[in-house]
Amino acid sequence: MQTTEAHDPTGNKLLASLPREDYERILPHLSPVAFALGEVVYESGARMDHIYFPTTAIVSLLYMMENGSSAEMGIAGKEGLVGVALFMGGGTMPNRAVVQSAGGAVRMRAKVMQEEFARGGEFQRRLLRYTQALLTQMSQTAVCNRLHAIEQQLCRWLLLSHDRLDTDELVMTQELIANMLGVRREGVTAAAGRLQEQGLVSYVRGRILILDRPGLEAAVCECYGVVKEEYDRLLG
Amino acid sequence: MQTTEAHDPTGNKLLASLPREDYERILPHLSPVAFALGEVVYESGARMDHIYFPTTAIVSLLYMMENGSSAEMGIAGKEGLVGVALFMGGGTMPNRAVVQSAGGAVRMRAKVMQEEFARGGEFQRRLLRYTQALLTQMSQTAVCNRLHAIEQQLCRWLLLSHDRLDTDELVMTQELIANMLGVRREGVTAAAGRLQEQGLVSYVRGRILILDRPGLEAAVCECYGVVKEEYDRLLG
DNA sequence: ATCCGTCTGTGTGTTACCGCACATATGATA
DNA sequence: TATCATATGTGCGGTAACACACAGACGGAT
Repeated sequence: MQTTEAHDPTGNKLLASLPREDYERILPHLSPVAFALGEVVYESGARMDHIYFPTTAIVSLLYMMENGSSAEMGIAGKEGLVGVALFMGGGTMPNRAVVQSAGGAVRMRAKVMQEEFARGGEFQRRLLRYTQALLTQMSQTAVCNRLHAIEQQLCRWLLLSHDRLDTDELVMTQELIANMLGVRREGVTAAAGRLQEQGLVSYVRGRILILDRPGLEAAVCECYGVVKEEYDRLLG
Repeated sequence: MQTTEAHDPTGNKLLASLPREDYERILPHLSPVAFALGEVVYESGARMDHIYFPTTAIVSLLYMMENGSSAEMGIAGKEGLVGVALFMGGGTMPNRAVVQSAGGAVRMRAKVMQEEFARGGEFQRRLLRYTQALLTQMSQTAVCNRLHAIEQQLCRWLLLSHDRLDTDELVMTQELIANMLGVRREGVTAAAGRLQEQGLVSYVRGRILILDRPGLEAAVCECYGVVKEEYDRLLG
C-alpha cells in the first residue's frame, strides 16, 4: 500500500493547511494508523480515545437502524477528520464510522487535541470550519434523500468518493454501495448499469472505474455542487 | 401575543442555562424581536448581522431546490439558536431560515457574540454542544428521509414542533407541512387523515391539535427518539 | 483444472408516492 | 347572509423503488 503517503500527516489537507508553527507543535502528537476496508473506526454512542485525520483512507458515517438497514449521512477523507464530537463537547455521536476505502490516517489523543483546541487558535478555527462543512454535507444528504433518484445519488456518492481518492478506481461492491445509500442492491445494479451504458463508469466485481468525470458531474444533482462549493469555500 | 414571555431572554433555554455571571454579561447585548409566520430570518448564502435565540418562535432550516421545491433539514426553537455559521466561522449557510411558528426571539450582534465566543467559556461550550445536537438532527433527517414513510415523518415533525411550543395547537396548513417535509400536499392530507382516524390529532383549516402525544410517540419512527435523547443529553 | 463463494444481472408482482384534475369545506370579509 | 379565496378530500393513471427468487459470471482456493 501507499506507505509513505499514508503515514505523512500532510497527506491530510486539514493538517497541511495549518500555519507552520501550529503544525509543528501538533506533529509530535500524531501517530499513523492503517485502516482496512470495513473496519469500524467508532461505534454508535461509544466514547472515542482519538481523533482521526485520514490521509488516504475514506470513512463513512452511517446510521444503523434498529431493523438492521443502514444509511450514510456523511463521509470524511483527507480533507477532514473523524470525531467531531470530541471537540464539540458531546463526546459521542449516535452513528457508526466505517472504513469505506482502505488506507491510512494519523491520529491524536483526545485529551491532547482538546487542549490544543482550547488554545483558540488556528487549529480550533479549522476544526470548526470543517464541522460547518460537514453540517452542510449532512443536511444536503437529507435533501438529496428526499428529492432525488437513486441514479443521481449514486453519481453524487461516486464523485464525493473520487474527490477523496488519488485514483480513478473505487474498490467497492454494489452491495456495500447499497448499504451506504440506504437502497436495495438491485437498485444500485440498475443505476450503475445505466451509468455504464452512458460510458461514465465501468465496473467489474467490486471495482468501479471512473471513466468520464465531467460526464458524471453533468449527470449529478445540484446537491453535489452545493456541498463541493461549501467545502472549497470553508477549507480551500 | 405572549408579550412578556416572548421578550424575556430566559424564555430561551440555552441562554437560561448559562451561569449567572455569563448570563448577566450577555444580557445587555440582547434585544427582542418579533417574528411573523413565514418571515425569512436569513436567506441562503446571505451574511447575517445577528444570531437569534428564539423564545417562543420556531424557525425551520430549509433548502430551496433550483426547481422551486424545498425540504427541511432542521428546526430550531427555544432550546437553541439560529445562525451557527456565525461562530463556526463560515459566516453563511446554503439554506434559508423561515419562521414556522410566529413568536419572539432575542438577538445579539454578530461581532459581540463572536467576542463572547472567543472567551472560550461556558457560552462557547453551550453553543458548540447545541451545534452538535443540530448535527444529529440533520443527519437523522437524512436517514428518515431515506428509509421512512410520510406518516412516520409527519409524526416526527409534529413531535419536534410540539416540543418547542407551549401549546398543543400548531398553526400550520398541510400545504406548508408538505413543503417542509418535501412531499406533496396530498400526501400530507392522507397521512394526517390516518392520524386523525387514530385519534392522535385533530385539525381544521390550518390548525392542528395534538390530542394524544403518547400515541404519536408510539407511531413515530426511531428517528425522533434518537434526536430527542441527543438534545437532552447535550443540552439538558 | 475444478470447485465454490461471492458478485452481478434479470424477471415478477407489489407498494408508496407522484402529478394532475376537480370536488367540497371553511371562515374571513363585504 | 352571500361571496370568495384558501384549505382540504378524493380519484386516477404513472413511475420509482421495493421484496423475493433465481440465473449467470467471475475469480481465488484446493
